[in-house]
Amino acid sequence: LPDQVLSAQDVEQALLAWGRLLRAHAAMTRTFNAELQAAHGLTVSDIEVLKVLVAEPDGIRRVDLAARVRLTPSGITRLLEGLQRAELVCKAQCPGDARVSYAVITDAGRETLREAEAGFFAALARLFGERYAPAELERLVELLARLPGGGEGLDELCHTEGAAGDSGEAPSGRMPSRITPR
Amino acid sequence: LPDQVLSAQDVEQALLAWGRLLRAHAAMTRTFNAELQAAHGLTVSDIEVLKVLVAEPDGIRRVDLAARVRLTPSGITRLLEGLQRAELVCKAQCPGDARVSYAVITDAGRETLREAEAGFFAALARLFGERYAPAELERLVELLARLPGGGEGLDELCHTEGAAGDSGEAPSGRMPSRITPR
DNA sequence: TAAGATTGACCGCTCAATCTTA
DNA sequence: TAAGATTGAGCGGTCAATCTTA
Repeated sequence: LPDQVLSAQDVEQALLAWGRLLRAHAAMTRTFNAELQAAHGLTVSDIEVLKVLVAEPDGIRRVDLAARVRLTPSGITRLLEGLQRAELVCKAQCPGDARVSYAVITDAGRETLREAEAGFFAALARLFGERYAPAELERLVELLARLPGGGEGLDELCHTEGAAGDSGEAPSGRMPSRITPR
Repeated sequence: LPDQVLSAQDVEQALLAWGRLLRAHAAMTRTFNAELQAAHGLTVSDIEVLKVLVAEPDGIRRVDLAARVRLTPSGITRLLEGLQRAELVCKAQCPGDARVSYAVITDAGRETLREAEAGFFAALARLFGERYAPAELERLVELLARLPGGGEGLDELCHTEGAAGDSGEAPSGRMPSRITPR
């Protein structure tokens, strides 16, 4: 019994959850990015990265950092470019392996993060606090943790076309009908 | 609920929820975008837009469409450019007001959406179905609905500058002007 | 004056290709 | 060969400015 039957209600609920996740993310990231940018010249992703870096005082390999915040290696390079230009982060080499380089937060980075966190974390706590009782928030955290992206690595990103009987896709030979070069 | 004192635990839990939301969004959109792009030349946002358009057979004002999917007006223009080039969507003018133009899904758009939905919705239902019992999923939907982005308009996006921003939304019953306001 | 739509400049991020070192 | 990091090209999206019409 490889695949299960998907009832219309299953699809309906999944679709609802997905839509709400998308819209919540869009609304919240836009708001917070605007606030953070205006107040400290940072983005939401910058904060996420700096948060990882303060917890790793000896630095962290860029590829591992990428996995933690769900960016690609090139995405991390680009993001760190900005933080390095702002002197919030610096590079360090690995003595034993010249291929790897570490990202290390600077004192200025720690200070800037501390300042930015004050307002940002308060806004976040207020936003959630206004909407959820403590037990509800705990429940939300637990439920969200089951979604992809919850682990440490990014293995789960490599997602194979699973279940048999997947409609819309002939298994052999059929080239994906690419609609337009966008 | 006026303002309350923010305990360290409040902040902690809010931060956890925020982080999980960010990572779940990053992981899932990347996966689904890759699948949709390969199979049908579409993106997650394209699907969201087409879904709105099939439910509005007479078309919808671009500004209202933007609010629905949480994009800015220019974002909608850009996204529709692609869909129009692929002939999945076409433009229509409002007879009573030459400023507004409507986005209308084409037959090809309906067909492509139908094809793409088959696999995409199944993948979505499978993803959620593997992780949640029906009651849990229902709970997740309800909890997510309380976050910003849950309403119909984008009033909550317009966010005034200043330290203590009010993130309270007023979903309110502002009727989106349907066709021919006259 | 204001509302709707678009454009130009730019940012964040991805993929594919490349370079370097193991 | 493979792993880590970067680069070039390009997409998806934002903001600010502009154009047109009410």
